Amino acid sequence: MQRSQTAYLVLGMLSIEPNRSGYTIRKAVEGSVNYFWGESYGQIYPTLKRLAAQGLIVARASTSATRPRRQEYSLTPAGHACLEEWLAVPYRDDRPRNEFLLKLFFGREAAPSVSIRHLRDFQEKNRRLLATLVDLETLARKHNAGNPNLSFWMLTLTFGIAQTRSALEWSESALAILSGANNG
Amino acid sequence: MQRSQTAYLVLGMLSIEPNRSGYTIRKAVEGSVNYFWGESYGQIYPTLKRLAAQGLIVARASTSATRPRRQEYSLTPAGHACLEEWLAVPYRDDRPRNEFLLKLFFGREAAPSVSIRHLRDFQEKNRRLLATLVDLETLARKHNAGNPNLSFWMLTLTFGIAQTRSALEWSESALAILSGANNG
DNA sequence: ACACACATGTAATTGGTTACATGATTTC
DNA sequence: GAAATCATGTAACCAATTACATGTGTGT
Repeated sequence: MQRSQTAYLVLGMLSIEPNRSGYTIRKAVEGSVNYFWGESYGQIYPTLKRLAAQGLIVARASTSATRPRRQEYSLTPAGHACLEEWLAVPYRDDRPRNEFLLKLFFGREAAPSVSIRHLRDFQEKNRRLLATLVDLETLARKHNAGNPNLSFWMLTLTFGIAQTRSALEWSESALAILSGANNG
Repeated sequence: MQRSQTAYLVLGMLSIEPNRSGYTIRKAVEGSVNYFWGESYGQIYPTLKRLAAQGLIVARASTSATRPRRQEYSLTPAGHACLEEWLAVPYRDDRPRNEFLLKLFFGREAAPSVSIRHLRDFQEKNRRLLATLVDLETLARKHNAGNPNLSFWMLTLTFGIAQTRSALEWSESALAILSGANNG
């Protein structure tokens, strides 16, 4: 049976740590895979219900007295098997969509200042991203010593850092070229 | 009025070269922006009809005797204005989705050979992509000398090449780490 | 004769976003 | 008392993919 990518994200997140709710899954996404994988609540909550109906995860109310309305989920053996099955099949290439590059590609139709502004935005975003990722690297190492997932998390992190650094280097030379053509 | 991203891709492609059909737009995408922007016929054809109905492009049957059924479109002044307007607004960040990285992130749930296979696939794809982009760079320079779009196209190309090279470098070290952990 | 590239389109479905709706708890 | 965070969900909408359907022209 084919499932949405969101379903596997949820299964994977529950495999790392059981007893997570929709809310904490979203938070976990934000603090880990966010720079290469986005998810919204509107997708997570229905997916949790669907996976529970299919027997891949089980729900139970949280035991906390202070936050009683929280629904926590955990993987069933079937859920874990489903995750492993998915992991083993070749990854699919998600359709690329980079509006920044598209606007740059059509840059000649606008004033040079337009493309320069996009480039500065891009640079700013990537600087912030790099700072976030470097922080995350430090935190991840600190809080997950001995965690068997750590080496995999580090691989995705070093990928993100390398890509971001390369993007920043490129943006410097791109800005030099565009600024030169604009007023040099 | 907000339009789909596909609409702007179409307007942009027609701004570069008028008298293009759905088919040739798709081909142009394949030979230029494909590595950062995907489009399917199922999206392009309806978009052309919609844009024509809105007066942003005009259709006319191709004059070629050999291919009479081809519908060719060109920008109207309104269409060009619409493109410029879009170019001037800040680019939006498309939701990232990288299934390769997601499988790697959850790699600990599968046998090490699974992640190694994904990494090799990734490497192979990036090698092919790099070759394509480098070829494209040569071709673009050769066939577009003096084309005022060239510098913008080159910027997107050098970005793609830099990112791909960085991905390949990373994949080498990632494979070394995983292979070492697997059988070292 | 066959295969491939040219060429255009539609329909069903899915996947996902966004806005909306609600309310408890914690912190200042 | 207000604001922020915790927490869960639904409904409307839209963007896009995929499969389907059809037919011509060209080259081998």
